[in-house]
Amino acid sequence: MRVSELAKKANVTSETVRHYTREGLIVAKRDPKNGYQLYDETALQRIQFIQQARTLGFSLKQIDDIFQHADSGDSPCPMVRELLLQKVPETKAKIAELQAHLNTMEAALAVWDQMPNGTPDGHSICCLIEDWNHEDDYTTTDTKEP
Amino acid sequence: MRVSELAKKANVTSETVRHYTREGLIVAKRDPKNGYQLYDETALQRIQFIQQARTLGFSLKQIDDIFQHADSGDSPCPMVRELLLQKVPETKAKIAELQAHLNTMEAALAVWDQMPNGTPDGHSICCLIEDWNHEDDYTTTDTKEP
DNA sequence: TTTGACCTATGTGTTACCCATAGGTTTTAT
DNA sequence: ATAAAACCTATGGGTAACACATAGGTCAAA
Repeated sequence: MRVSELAKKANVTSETVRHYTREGLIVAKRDPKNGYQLYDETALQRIQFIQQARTLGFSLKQIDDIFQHADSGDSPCPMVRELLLQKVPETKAKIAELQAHLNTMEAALAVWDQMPNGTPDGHSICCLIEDWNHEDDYTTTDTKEP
Repeated sequence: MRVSELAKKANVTSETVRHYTREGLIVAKRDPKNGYQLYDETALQRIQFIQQARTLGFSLKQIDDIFQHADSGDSPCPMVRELLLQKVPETKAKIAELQAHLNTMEAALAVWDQMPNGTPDGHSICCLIEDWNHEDDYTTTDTKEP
């Protein structure tokens, strides 16, 4: 099949298919008549794999490494396992971070609703952010020199 | 103060300070003697604001917009409020997505541990990913033509 | 005075694509 | 049969938020 057919089947854009091809993540034969790229089912499977791995947070580079292993006959499983073991705490950390930000934002919006009138008095930058700065938990202890 | 002093106080790299300066997010005077960039406390406050806003998921462009509002005397608060109202559902969606991936990964690792011997038999690409493909919840309904 | 630490501007690399251009090909409609 | 629509090619540039390298000017201390 050609680019756009593969793209449709894999639910990605043709440009993405070409990108993966350029990067060597999928391979194509050439139609000798016109030079068009020709893909088989393997390419489709690989793209689906890539999409799965991408949503799990793997980079194209890492995915390529996995393919290299697989193509050279090694089982990529131990490698994927290691990558997953890395990724799990990273993901947990990201979730915690996002959740914290979400809390902050919702708190900010709540505070806003409680304000006497919609617009607070003239702050230098912005009321909310200034408040956030007060609950500053960064390592700014070395901020002032004696 | 100069670049590196500001960077240290704001807990960012000098390169980041220069980047923000180039982008106009913070302003600097020039030391007429040597052309060095000279910053004041406002720049520090702005960088701290930027860091806060960045962790909340705002882009530099949006942050710049906020500054533009503030600098032109308008209260940026209503704007920030709108941005927050946008950002909250986005953040929730991201959290849900990450959580789903986390579940998948942990499930995969659990399955792995239960496997008879560490290395599964020769799959075409990878045992785990193949399993994930089975529980395929993507819109691949149009994948096969009749 | 020379080393080391700092500063400058400019340009390139990163990630995973998207978009534009210019031009060849294939399919479809008239 | 032919022309228009739809598809393909390669190339090059753009995105976000910096990091890093280069080449060279400046300044503090030894």
